[in-house]
Amino acid sequence: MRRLMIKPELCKVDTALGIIVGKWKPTILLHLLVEDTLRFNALKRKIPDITQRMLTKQLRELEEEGLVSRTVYPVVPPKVEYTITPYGKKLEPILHAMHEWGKAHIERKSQPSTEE
Amino acid sequence: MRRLMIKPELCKVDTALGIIVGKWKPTILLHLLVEDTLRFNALKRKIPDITQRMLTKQLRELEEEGLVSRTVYPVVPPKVEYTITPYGKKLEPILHAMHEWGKAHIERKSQPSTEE
DNA sequence: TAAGTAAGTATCCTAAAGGGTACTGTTAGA
DNA sequence: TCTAACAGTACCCTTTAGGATACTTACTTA
Repeated sequence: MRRLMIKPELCKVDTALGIIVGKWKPTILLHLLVEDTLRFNALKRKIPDITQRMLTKQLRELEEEGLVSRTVYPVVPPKVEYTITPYGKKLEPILHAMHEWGKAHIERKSQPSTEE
Repeated sequence: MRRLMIKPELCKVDTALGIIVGKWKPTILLHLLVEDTLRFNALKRKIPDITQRMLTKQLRELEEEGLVSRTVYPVVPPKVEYTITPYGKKLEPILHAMHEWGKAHIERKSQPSTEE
């Protein structure tokens, strides 16, 4: 039974998940955590399988929630930079913990003998 | 730029998300983290909006991943108990961190003056 | 003159997740 | 004799997320 938990009915895990879930959102955030600022096409090159449409959509949603900021330079051809906000950086420990858990999960599945 | 991160292309965040995402999975896990063991209908009563079909589905998926174990007692009417596994309990810190982040996110949205 | 670049939109389509409702079998209790 | 309890399944339908492809604009370089 252990250490007391949050009341499930008041829990905001779903709120957090609603914001970081999206086929490409964690990937985008991780790239921006590494590089801090990236242009649209630079991101696209780093995530080869994403389409332009999807990259735009996911970035717009991340911007909407304040995790990423978008700066347009009125030049031609266009220049648009995406930067992770200080607020977005607060997700880093969570992403890191999920990565570790996911890695352990994969290892566990590959050696089904593990009991625990 | 800060403290070095996981290489985005090797990151297992998506693996972890694939397992905890599901409309009712966090809620179910939280209830089981509080109570440790619950019968099917007890869970259903705790989550009034879920349908039987959905509860069954989500539980089966959690069982599949080893987060929850299912014990059937061959009595009538049926008795089936769902228990969180030690492995499932390892998600607690992550769920807790997401809850805290989600709560902060809601507060932040309600006071749009906050700059940071 | 033609092609390339950057950062997108517009349109249409598919797949996956989620949900409603009705049904099952066996027993205890009213 | 009828109803309720428990733990589901079967069947079908709607919503949402994700994706393929083509198009746009304005400028530069070959």
